[in-house]
Amino acid sequence: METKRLALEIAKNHLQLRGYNGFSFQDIADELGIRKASLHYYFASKEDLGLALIEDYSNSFQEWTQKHAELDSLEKIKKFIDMYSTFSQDGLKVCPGGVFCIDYNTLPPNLKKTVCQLQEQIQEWLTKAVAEGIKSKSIRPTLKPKETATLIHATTQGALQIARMQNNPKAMKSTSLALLSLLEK
Amino acid sequence: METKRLALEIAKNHLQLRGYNGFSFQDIADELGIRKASLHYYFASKEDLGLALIEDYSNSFQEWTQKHAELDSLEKIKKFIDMYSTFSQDGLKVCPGGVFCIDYNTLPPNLKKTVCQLQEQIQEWLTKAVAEGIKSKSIRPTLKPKETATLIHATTQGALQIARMQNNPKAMKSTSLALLSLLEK
DNA sequence: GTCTATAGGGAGATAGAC
DNA sequence: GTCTATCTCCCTATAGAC
Repeated sequence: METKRLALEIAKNHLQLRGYNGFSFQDIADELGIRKASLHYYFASKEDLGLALIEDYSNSFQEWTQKHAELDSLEKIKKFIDMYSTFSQDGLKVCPGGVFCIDYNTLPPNLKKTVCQLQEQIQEWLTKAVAEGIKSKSIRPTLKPKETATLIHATTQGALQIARMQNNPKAMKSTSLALLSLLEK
Repeated sequence: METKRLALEIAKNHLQLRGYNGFSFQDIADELGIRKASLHYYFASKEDLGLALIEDYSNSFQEWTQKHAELDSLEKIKKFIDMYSTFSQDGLKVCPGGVFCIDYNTLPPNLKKTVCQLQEQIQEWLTKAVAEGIKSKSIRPTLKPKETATLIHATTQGALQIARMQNNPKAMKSTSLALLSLLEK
């Protein structure tokens, strides 16, 4: 099972660096030092690998939210930005949501559905955090919680991508914090 | 030359719907009703096609800016959002910048460079528009022009992508206008 | 300009040996 | 679990006829 974990980690790197249609079983096998046919022992198809990737991201995010459950709402959002920012700092990666979105129309139906669920999971967490923030008067009530959550989500996702093109790993964080400064009360 | 134009239009659609690594010469040829080999008469390689695409986007944007040069700065930015919003309304397309960003690390060097130039072109136009807006006191001076431009750019790009996953062509515009409401004085 | 034919490579995937 | 061998399909790209 160790090999499966390693393969998933390698696949995550490739995904966030080159897109879903930008890497192959061969790439993973090479890095892992095994033959690509052997990978089919763990993942019957590339769709299966994709599903496993999403599940992994989803579980990581779930764990992450539990770890930060006790924080003040504004701090939660700052930590969220931090998490995304680590992608950028790790070789100018982008977030999985952005990747799967671009390749979305090339994905098999099951994968599409799962990708959407991951986006919703993040969206819902952000919405709750924002609603808390409005309640505790740390976030302006100008926009509705859901609207603000979408705005944060869109900005962080876009900022990761812009940062890559600008070859500037630090840009993502400052762009996102700029938005936050406008949202803070 | 008419065939070349048609091929470019078809390629643009595929690019914004399926990503750079998500379509092939075959796809364009099928839609055009010719053989894929014939496409190489117009575009020697896929890289060449990519370069032609970027050039086309860049020229279109250049024309677009000239058409809107006389507008008030805030109106300019609203029109910019409108333009991006038409992508979303046209089959949940995303912007070329977002597409090329995800596939960025799989691109040949020349294409990479050209993609970056397109991003800079947009960025510079936005920065000027924001600077004007701050001068004429229609935009808050809280953030620097360049910072605000990047924020708008990241948000509009991300909002297009989120809108696709939410299967909601109208979401892009409302998310972007939400940001604008925070920036307005 | 567009065609047929084809080269050459890489993709995902499977069968069966070890 | 991992291997070799192989299948099928699709990709970009080229040569040369029409």
